[in-house]
Amino acid sequence: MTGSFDADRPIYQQLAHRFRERIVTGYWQPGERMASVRDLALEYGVNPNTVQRALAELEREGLAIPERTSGRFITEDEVLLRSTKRQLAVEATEEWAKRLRALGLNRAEGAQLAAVVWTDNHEPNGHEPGKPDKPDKPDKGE
Amino acid sequence: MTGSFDADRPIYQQLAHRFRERIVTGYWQPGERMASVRDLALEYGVNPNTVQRALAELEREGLAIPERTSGRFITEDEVLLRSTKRQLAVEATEEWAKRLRALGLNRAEGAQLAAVVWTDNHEPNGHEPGKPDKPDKPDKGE
DNA sequence: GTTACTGTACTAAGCACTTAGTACAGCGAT
DNA sequence: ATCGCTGTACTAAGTGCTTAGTACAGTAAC
Repeated sequence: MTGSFDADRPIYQQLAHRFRERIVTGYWQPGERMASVRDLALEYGVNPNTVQRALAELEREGLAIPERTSGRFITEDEVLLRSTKRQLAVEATEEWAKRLRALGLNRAEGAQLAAVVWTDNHEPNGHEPGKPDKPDKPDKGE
Repeated sequence: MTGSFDADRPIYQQLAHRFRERIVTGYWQPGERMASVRDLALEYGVNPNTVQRALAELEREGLAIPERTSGRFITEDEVLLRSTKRQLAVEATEEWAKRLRALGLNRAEGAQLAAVVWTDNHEPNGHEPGKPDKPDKPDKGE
């Protein structure tokens, strides 16, 4: 079981989000073959149906390509990978700004909070005890 | 109907979040009487039961105080109001930082994104056409 | 061919969220 | 007392998410 899930949102959406992160960060390399639906279900402690539902989203986005009988593969479209990564970062930042504006905070106050949070919680990496280190490829973010 | 809701998360939680924002920003003033469960349900286009479930959360947090037969009132505990507001802002920022770190971005890249988002989407206020302007009281955020 | 894997597609059950509807007790104004 | 409001508490139905279980077609290794 890799991590756990919020009870608030559908698991298949949280799964899709984690898969997206693994793909755009290069944790799963372009062209690489993904683990099977059944193996991923075991790894994450959920039902294979739930994994399949999550993967259906990634296929609609073109990040994963199903091969019907031989497995599922990560896209090699580097442009798509970069733009998806950028979009995820922008969305996260827009939501954050929206929430802070709803609280009546301005840009300067947001920046100050960001500085505090980014220095305090500094857990450099969240490695699973039993999992080997993957290439990761820093990618120098945009 | 004031705004709409994500299909992803329970409505009662989204409602509770909006109510919290209205309280800590002073849009609903301390000591003020809230609209009734039935009126809020009409205003937001949901079932009274859903509103009550949202309000139950605010009561557990001490932000709203039910008076059994005469209505529900906003707390006058200014310390609680300020600490709640601070906490909401910190939580939003921590989630944002967590998502960006998962994408492999560092603090500087996050700050750059923040600057972009905060200058582009500048919709100063989201007023409802039929609703009057409320005091709002800038509050100078912490 | 046989075996073992792959993606894909169903069913039935359990659970949480939402809704409509109903009901009761207490307060205030008439 | 009566009327109209308040918070509160329940039921029953519908819907969506999750799960276990089963099944089928295609590929690869043997």
